Amino acid sequence: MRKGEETRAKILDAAEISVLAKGFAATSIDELIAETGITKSGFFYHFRDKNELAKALLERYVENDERIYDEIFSRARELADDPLQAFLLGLKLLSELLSDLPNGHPGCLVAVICSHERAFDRDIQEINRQAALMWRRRFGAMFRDIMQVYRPREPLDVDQLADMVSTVIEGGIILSKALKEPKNLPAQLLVFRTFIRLLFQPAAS
Amino acid sequence: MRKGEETRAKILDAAEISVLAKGFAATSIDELIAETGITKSGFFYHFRDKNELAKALLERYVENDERIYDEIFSRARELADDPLQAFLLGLKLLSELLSDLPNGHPGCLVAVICSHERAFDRDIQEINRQAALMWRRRFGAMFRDIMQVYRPREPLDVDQLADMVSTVIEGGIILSKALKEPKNLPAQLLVFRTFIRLLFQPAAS
DNA sequence: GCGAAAACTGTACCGATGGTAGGGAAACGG
DNA sequence: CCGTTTCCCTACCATCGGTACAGTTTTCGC
Repeated sequence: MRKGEETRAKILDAAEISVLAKGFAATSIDELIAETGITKSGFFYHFRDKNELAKALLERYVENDERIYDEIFSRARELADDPLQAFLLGLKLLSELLSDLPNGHPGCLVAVICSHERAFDRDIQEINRQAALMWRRRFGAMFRDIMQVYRPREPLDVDQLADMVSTVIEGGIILSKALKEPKNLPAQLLVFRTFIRLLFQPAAS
Repeated sequence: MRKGEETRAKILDAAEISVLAKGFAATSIDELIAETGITKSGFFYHFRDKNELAKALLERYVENDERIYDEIFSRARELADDPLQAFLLGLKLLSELLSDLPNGHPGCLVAVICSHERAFDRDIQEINRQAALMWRRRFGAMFRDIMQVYRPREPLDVDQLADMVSTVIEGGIILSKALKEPKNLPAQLLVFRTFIRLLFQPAAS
């Protein structure tokens, strides 16, 4: 019903913040129920165990992630006719969005799960894998569109190029955190943007 | 003395494997002492608490990491006179090294710490930050050498370019794990290598 | 407004885990 | 052979994930 989903969402909200800050294992159920204002029984009414919490958390995170990418790149597609220009614009919009986060990117749940790998069951690892594959498909489609118009100066595998987008984002998040320089992630995205521009730049005449 | 360091190293060995596989919190002291063949008291003789284990673990990891980079890129420097060719060769050697790991890269401790951020004290976060800064200095110096000989086709900040190496490696590790495609990381490194080659390619005449 | 289902609360308990305390005992080094 | 290092043993504590289950309040459809 309505109320139940609301409580569930509040638990997930609290969990997401804590998990991204401290990791999954360090996020205690006691802490979550204190934050949400329910009891332990209430928690276990919504989630059979912590693993199910992780699953719900990851599913919600991935969906939200996809929504953000949808918005940004469809907006970019509206503003630019050319597929290359649209992609470059999308990267810039994404970079600006990340730059506007006051404390930097809070962290990616997919990466957190990867760092915990063997602590989670197959279900969760499969969700993670599917998320990465969706990114590959999304950006792969964009690069294919681009390649219908532009010839890359160097032959590159489309999937690997698509994966590079995720690689830069995930790596950028980590480096930003390690360095405590929130602007690092948006900056890295713009460096990558330059690479893409270079790759599809028509050979100087 | 000798014996003590040996035991300490055995603990760290077991801890590193487990932490990279399951995360830090999921790595129990009981498990480590079982693996090492000592008792709980023995463990706490070597490490005051788990946080000190993490610190020692990270310090050792970072040192080892630096050693590997030293070896690879000094070898590359021996084989190629030109700084750009040396760097490109180094990336290739690194890619091959990573490709030869049967189960893929086991994971980067720096990234694990980042995913656990607030669970660790300032000391550890500072070691992490210094590690990332050392990478920046290392690769930054290489790019500076390159730029004494080659002009980049696009103006790029040297530090950001240097950070991109770490970004691709860290991001590649995560993506490889998420996708369960160990070859992804070496492949991403080679894509990055192509970008660098493009960046410093003399303009077509 | 009523009944049933949904959404909780309360209490009591269990095993594993991180950590503490302190009294030893081998092993090793000088 | 003496002292330091390097451990072992026992006992104990708080926290945490999780179970069990009975009871209570809220909410919703009708």
